[in-house]
Order: sequence, then structure tokens, then C-alpha cells
Amino acid sequence: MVTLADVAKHAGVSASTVSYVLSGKRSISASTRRRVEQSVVELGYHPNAGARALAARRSHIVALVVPLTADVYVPIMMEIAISVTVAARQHGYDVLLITNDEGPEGVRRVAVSGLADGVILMDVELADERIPALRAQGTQAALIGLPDDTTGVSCVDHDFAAAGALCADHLADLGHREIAFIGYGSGIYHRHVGYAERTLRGFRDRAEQRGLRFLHRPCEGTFESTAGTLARVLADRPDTTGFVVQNEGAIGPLLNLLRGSGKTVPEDASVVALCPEQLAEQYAPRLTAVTGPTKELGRVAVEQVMNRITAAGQGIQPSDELVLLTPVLTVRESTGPAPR
Amino acid sequence: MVTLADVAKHAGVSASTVSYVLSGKRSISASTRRRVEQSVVELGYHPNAGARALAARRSHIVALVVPLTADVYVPIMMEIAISVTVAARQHGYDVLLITNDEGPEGVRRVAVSGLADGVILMDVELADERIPALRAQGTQAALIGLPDDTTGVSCVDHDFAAAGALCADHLADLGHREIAFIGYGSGIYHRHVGYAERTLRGFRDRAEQRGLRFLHRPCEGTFESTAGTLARVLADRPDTTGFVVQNEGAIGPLLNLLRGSGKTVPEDASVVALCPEQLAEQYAPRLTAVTGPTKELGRVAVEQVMNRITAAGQGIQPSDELVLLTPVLTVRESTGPAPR
DNA sequence: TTGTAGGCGTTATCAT
DNA sequence: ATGATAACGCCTACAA
Repeated sequence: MVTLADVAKHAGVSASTVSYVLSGKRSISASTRRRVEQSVVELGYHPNAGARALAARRSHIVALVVPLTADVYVPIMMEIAISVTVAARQHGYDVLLITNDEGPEGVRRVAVSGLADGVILMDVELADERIPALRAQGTQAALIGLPDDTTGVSCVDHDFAAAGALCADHLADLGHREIAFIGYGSGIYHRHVGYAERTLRGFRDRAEQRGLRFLHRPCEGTFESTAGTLARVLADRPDTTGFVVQNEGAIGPLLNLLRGSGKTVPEDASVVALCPEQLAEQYAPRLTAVTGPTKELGRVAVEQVMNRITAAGQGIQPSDELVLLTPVLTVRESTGPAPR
Repeated sequence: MVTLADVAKHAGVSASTVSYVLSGKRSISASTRRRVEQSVVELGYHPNAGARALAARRSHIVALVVPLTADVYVPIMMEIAISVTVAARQHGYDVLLITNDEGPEGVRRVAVSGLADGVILMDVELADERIPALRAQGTQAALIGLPDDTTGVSCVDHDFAAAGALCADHLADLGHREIAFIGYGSGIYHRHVGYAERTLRGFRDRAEQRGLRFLHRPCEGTFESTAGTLARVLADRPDTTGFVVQNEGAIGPLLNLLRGSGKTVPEDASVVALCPEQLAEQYAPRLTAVTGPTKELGRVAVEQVMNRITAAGQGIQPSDELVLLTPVLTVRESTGPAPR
């Protein structure tokens, strides 16, 4: 193994000079810089990560905590994980993968051992038990998702309220007056995460503003429950022409059921989905959908931990950032002007 | 931060004793062991990862290199990544996520800096350019996939030849005599990976053994190309009653097209797919399919790097293991007795 | 069974 | 602009 000392000897300078050439933390004459860089290449020197971490008290690693549950749509998770990794590299950081089966203990472990300088949490719950652990240790963290209490951490998430509003606007613009919002199972609206509620609120407010009549029905996302939900909607409000779906599992069934009940999409009924683009593209008809910028989620989260790590390293109190990313509505084939 | 020295002082022993209590590398009297463990808990001691890596010349980290391409079915990739992480933890290791946009350089970087003790490569190509890099540095590696030249590395993969044979057997058992094998686009059979060829060979050998008449047709996996492929198959061999599909994209179209041409599955035609279970379950009818044990892939790969790292650490030449995992055929609704 | 001491490769504080 | 040198926290051969 080639060490700093080897390079120093080869270049005829001291070890500290080599270190400074490499870190750029103090000015070096052009000539010695060249000599050192030369030696580095010739000897094939690569700094030792452990030694660096020990001396600099910084590992240049962030931990990414991923859920094991197939609870979320997996390709999206992967996309975020990759965007995090790529973004981290641009800051000279590597990413350590932590699965959530370790629970709050996993987060504690990597932070307290100095293995990671900071942590990024995916799949954050409203009252996430990992957050108190982070606060207690003063661990720098960015959350992808929005918990109840965000003190001591930075957060980034989609702006679900805006997403809901986009749906209402789009259908209103097309002349629809009676809308049904097919949501997740009722459990979701309390447990897990706040995005369901935030979406609904955004939709509701805008719908009222635009004078829409609407109803919200939770739905478990199976074929059967979707059938039940749709039947009830059509019984309660036979003139419903617009559907907003926020439930990956209910999309397919809903399209089939509408077709089965003689309603053609988009001529007789319009459907706008809140889901990833990849999903929206794979139905027939392809779905008009509201989607957030997935990769941004990862990029911003990295930015946030980096800011915190840097601040903390300088003895400054890191600021708790909160970023909500604006979603986009893409018109595809499942929405059209209201009938008549 | 609590250090070894702090614990030693608190327990009234020397630092080395604490170290040995923790590592178990030499016998300790029950009483001091208890005192030390006590102090560890009371003070909340956690060993510093950097210092440990530096002194022990072992980071207790393995790098997992994942492809960025949506080339592979993403949920499977994720499943492997997670099983790798879980398995690694059981060996006291953590997993560093490396994306393939760094190319061979990424692998070099983590190994040469001592950041990782070993490497696991996913999505291995036949003539993978990362492998020479690994060999050159003497990096311990396990590959998920089977390259041309496996010297200096360990490998684990599905036994695709066995998978192909399972398909042939199943259809032969059901009395089918004319089979069509719908494969990937012709490019795949040369480029990328060998599994397509291995599957085909396994199928072919067994099919001949069982006296089946069969043909193999590459297929791009779009609706159009599947339509073309099927039309050609039925023109060439109108009596074809069995289909083997190894092409995720062609499955949906194939089912639709068979239906469209008046062939009911499984009464008129049987379809067996080579694909992940999750996919097989989501079609109507649910597909009889051959699937390998995904999580095992990760677990075995971890086992293999661990073996290599341990051996190398003891100055022993690590042995190049090769494990092929036996796939399983699950009968679902898409296969039945041959007609007549 | 336990302690001592040197070293692992970098960083960063003092000097010069 | 450059050099010595003392940490950084842990491991482990060598002693006792």
C-alpha cells in the first residue's frame, strides 16, 4: 500500500505538504504542487479511508435508510436511492445502505460509531420513532417525507396539497362538475404518513374554490373493494364524470369497471391519477397523472444533509430546512371534456 | 465521544483488556468481563469505525455495485440489494451502494482506498470490464451472474439451463408436442449476458431428449414485435400448443394475442414463463412460471465475499466458488393438458 | 489472565 | 510557502 509518507519521500517534501496539496487547504507553490501530483500518479497513491476518517473525524459517508416493505412502489424507491447515491458522489460522499429491519437502532449505530456523517431517511412516518433517536444524538439528518415534528432535521417531500389542487383544476377546466376522489384505505389517513391527508386537503380546497361537487371515498385497492367503492359512488352521485385516484392498486380495477359499466374513458368519464409516470404510462388508456420529480427528492435530501454536516463541522447550528417539490400534471389519454 | 480508554478507566483495566473483551480474541476472567461490559453500557461506548478500520486494516464494509439501467426488472434488483444488506449485517458488515455510472473506476476506488473489504457486482456481463480491474488489484469479489472468465472471483447465479429444462419437461408431461420458445431480442443472445443462451440450451437439450418439436424465435418485447413473432410461429407450425416465454415485455402481448386469435389459455395453448413470481402472479390467467430464489442470490454472494475476505485476511489464497441456484417451476393457471 | 507500547495513515496545529 | 509533530481511537505483538 502506498501511503502519504511514500509520496512525500518520492516528491522530496514533507507529509503535511502532500496532504495540503491534496486537500487544497493551503496555498502551495506551483512547482511543488506539480512534483507532488506527479508522485501521486507515479506511485498510484490513494488515500486510506479509515485513516482519513479517524484524523478528520469525518467519514464522508451518509447512511440511506430504506424500508423493506413492498409498501411503497419499489421502482420509485430504487430511483430515489440511485439519485441519492449519484448526488452524494458529487459531494465526495459515499452511501451506506441501511435496511429498516434494524429499526431506530440502525440509525443510532452508524451515527454513533462515526461510520456515517449523516443520515437520509426514506418512508418517514408521521410520528417516526427514529427521529427522536436522531435528535438525541445530534445526528445530522434529512428526511424524505414530512413527519409531525420536524425540529432538528431537514425535510423534503412532494407538495401533495399542490398535487391535489392540480387535479381539481384540471377537471374543472375540462368542465367536469361532479368529481369522485378514490383514495387509499381509511387506515392510511390516520397511520403511516400525512401525504394522503395533505393531498385530500389540497384537492378539497381547490375543488370548493372552483365550485365542484365532490366526494371522497377510501378504497382498499383490491378489485373487490374498488368495485364496491365505484358502485357506491355511482349510486350516490350518478352524474359523476370525473375521477381522481390516489391508490396504485385501484387504478387497474377502476378502468376495467368503468369499461364494464359502459362508461368509455375519456368520453364518458375522465380519470386523473396521482401516481408515478411509469405507472401512468402502462395502462390503456394512458393516464393523465400528477407526478412529482422523484430524482429531485434524492438530490435535495443530499443537499440538505450536506448543508447540515458542513454547518455542524464549523460549529454552527444547522438550520432545519423544509422543501416541498412542485408536482406536474401531464395530460395523457384518460381525461377529456365533460360529456354534454 | 466515549473511547476505549474511557471505558478502560471506568472499569479499572487497561485499554487492551477492553479491546479483547469486545473482540473475544483472548480469554478474559468472568469478573473483569462483567465489569467491562458494565462500563460499556453505562458509558454508552461505541467503537469508532474509522479507528477500527485503520488499526485492523478492515473496514467491515462491502460495496454493492448496482446498475442504473432499468435494464433489469427493478423490484428484483431491490430484493437482491436488500437481501445482501441483511445477510451482510449478520456478518457484522455494512453495505456501500455504488452505482454503475462510475464504471470500473468506482470499484477500483472503494477497494484501493480500503473503504470496502470486498465487492459484490450485480448485472454482470459476459466480458465485464470491471472484472480485470478487480483481478489487477486483488480485490475480493462475488459476482451475481456468470461472466466468461471467472478466475479470481466467486460467482452465483440462477441455473438457467435447469430452468429451460424444467419448461420442456413440464410441457412434455402435459402431452404437448409442438413448442415455441419466445426469447429476448436477438441482440441479447450475443451481448450482455449469457443467461439467455444458457436457458435456451437447457431447454433445447431437454426438449430433444423428450422428443419435442420446437422452434426458438427472438422477440423484441414490444406489442408489435410479439404480434409478428406469434404470427410467424403459427404460420410455420400451426399445431403449436405450448409456449415458453423468456421476455418480460412479451408476456402481456402474447396473452392478448392468443386470446385475440381465438386460442384460450390453457385449453388451447399452454404458456410457461421464465420470470419473477411477482410478475407471474399479475397476469390473467396467472402464469405457470419458472423462478429462481432471488434472496438466495444475495445471501450466497455475501457468503462468498466473506469467505474470500476471511481467507485473504489469513494469508490464504481464496478459492473461486461457483454456485448455481436451482430454479422452481410453479404451476398456475396458464398451462394444462395438450388439446385432443 | 492482564498490561505496555508501538503502529495504522491522515489531519491540523504550531513553528519557521 | 513548507516542515515537524502531536493527536485521532483502536488493535495486537510482546511482556509480565
